[in-house]
Amino acid sequence: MSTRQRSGATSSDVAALAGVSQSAVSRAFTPGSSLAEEKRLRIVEAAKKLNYVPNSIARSLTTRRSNIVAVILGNTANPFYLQVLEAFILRLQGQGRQVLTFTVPNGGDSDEAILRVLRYQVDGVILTSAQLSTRMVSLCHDRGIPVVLFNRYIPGSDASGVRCANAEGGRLIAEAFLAAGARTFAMIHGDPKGTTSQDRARGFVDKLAEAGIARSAITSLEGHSVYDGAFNAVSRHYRDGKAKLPDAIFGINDIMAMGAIDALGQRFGLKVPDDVMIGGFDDIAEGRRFPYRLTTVRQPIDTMVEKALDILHLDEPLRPIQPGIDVQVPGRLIWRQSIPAPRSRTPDGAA
Amino acid sequence: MSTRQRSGATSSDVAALAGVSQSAVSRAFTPGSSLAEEKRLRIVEAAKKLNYVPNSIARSLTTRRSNIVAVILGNTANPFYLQVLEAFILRLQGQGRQVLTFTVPNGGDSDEAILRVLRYQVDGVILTSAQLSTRMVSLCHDRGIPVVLFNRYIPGSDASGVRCANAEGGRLIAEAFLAAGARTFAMIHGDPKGTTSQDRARGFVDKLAEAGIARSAITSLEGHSVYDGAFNAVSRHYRDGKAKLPDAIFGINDIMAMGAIDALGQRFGLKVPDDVMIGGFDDIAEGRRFPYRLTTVRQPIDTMVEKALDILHLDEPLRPIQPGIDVQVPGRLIWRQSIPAPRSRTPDGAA
DNA sequence: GTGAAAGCGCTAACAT
DNA sequence: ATGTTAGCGCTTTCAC
Repeated sequence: MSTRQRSGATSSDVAALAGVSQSAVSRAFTPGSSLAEEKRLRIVEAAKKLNYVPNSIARSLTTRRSNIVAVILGNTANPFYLQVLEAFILRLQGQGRQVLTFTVPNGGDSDEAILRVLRYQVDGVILTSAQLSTRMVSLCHDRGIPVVLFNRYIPGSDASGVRCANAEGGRLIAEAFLAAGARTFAMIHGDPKGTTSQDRARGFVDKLAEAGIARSAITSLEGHSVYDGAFNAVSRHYRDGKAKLPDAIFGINDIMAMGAIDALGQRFGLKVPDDVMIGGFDDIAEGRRFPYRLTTVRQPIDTMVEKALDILHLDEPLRPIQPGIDVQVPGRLIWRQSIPAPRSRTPDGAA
Repeated sequence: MSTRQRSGATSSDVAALAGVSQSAVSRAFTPGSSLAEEKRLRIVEAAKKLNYVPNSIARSLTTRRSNIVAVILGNTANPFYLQVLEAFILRLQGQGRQVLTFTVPNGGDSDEAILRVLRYQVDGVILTSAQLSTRMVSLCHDRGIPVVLFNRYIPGSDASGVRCANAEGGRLIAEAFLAAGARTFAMIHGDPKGTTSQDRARGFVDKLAEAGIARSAITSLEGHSVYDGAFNAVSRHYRDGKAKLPDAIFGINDIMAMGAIDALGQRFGLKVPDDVMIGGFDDIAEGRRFPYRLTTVRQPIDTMVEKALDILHLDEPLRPIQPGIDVQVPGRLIWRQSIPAPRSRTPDGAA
């Protein structure tokens, strides 16, 4: 039956009860500030009695640091980015920081989200799988808020970012297909404007070209980064023998590779890898499992998250923001059963 | 090359440029406050010129409202709760509110998260699939911060909550199994301390009892709410014909039902529903798809999210917190292929 | 309708 | 080591 007015005890209340100054209370809750141990104890006790909790909002106002980091998510339909979100939350929580989470519609831009973020004086912004105008990046940087792009980059912008070595990853899948004897190919693209999809496709095509595969032997399908998109694209394109089935299909991400597998199986009764081989990208949990057992390129989420936070350097707020950092982390090919492994490889890609 | 010091223009800067008082600027950005239109325009223009963005932190300090809502997530391994998170974010974003996201280890309690939340003067707390001590609930309520539990309740606490009618859902699955002719059963439990799992199991067992099924004809397995848990439990329990296979298995949530299906298929070459029928709960996207095509109880996420926000009544902060509200939203049985449908039903549960 | 002034709860010099 | 003081950027009476 409590009313929504009261806001709990303040440091002054605690100070009064403990018989010290208000700043002493502040110090008692600021690690590393000088305060007699005896006094600190008395304060902590008084605080406990009053259920005092320091007000971070007030603190932020003076320190200009909120201990809040914004994470902006595009494409929440891809479990990979949810995994990424979780990794950020876990890490940041461990550092005593909070995560303000935003989502933007798939393919939409995050400018509006950024504007809201700015109001909250966040200490940093992480942008995942979403577009961002360079103007917004400057807006953040001008205020001393570092921005880091996750698996994305804006050519010609001074936004920093970390990403998987997507082109190289695309090459890895191409190599795997070639090693398994494939000669005709299809690939299912994600967001056509997204650099991630483009880079993976480019690496894939380049490697194939080096092996003497003509571009005309590679069909392009649009899957829009989602399961249904890939499912439908495959269903439509190969319906009634309308188009000849390739030896191998590269899903630019796992969720689309899964959609492709299901379309093949459900629509045409085709088995992977016996009838068609499939490669993916990301290594999401769903793809690791039976019945998919996807051969894929694993993105090392933890490493990428760590590097992203390094770029933010939240612990040294005074260090100037370094523009234009572009960290690439190599992916690793994980052999499972959606591509027949050459004899020299063992399943599950043990190193 | 910007430094991390500067914080952007303040309302005073804007006021100076526009030749008005600082409070006028404040009013210009507060909908519904009285200000001459001509003046407002001048202010907005000046603001734009300075890239002024109101500081919500400062605003919160005076208004005691942050426009931030905390969402605490347990069990992020279950895609269902990620979907719930997304639903909350979308809705709250639409109201101009931000979401502070926390995760707590599966089965752990959220008391620490709550303590952090209190510092930020959040306007409300949503707790999903995690434990919470009643002491923390009072702490929040004493400060006027409403708490709502999502799919969970704390018996004897005055925390409010919304949940799916879990027991009734369990009954629905039992009915489906019975209609399909099953006479022996297993169920895979989730978090044994969680009310959600308990309620679903109870409803399931009760309905079966009414149909004359002895409790001894129902095997209990522990799946710990996760895919692997269910996969392993099924693999172990039925290994080498150690135990006799039941006619039907109820996965207390979809992700475990999926684990069970895969264990059956991969370990024992068993087909669903031909050899064993399987029922789930939640209706997550992954379970809807081929090859699972899970018959399950759909939780109406949007309705539940809406009711949860109603309980928070964020728009009327002065209205006292109503303790002990317990909203139950009925689930709906969705027929797919993991339970053979009686003739009178059509697949995909068209109403 | 509009400005002046008093805080919101805290931190950070600055004294002592 | 500790108290005093001056803000942080905003909202909100209170006069006018």
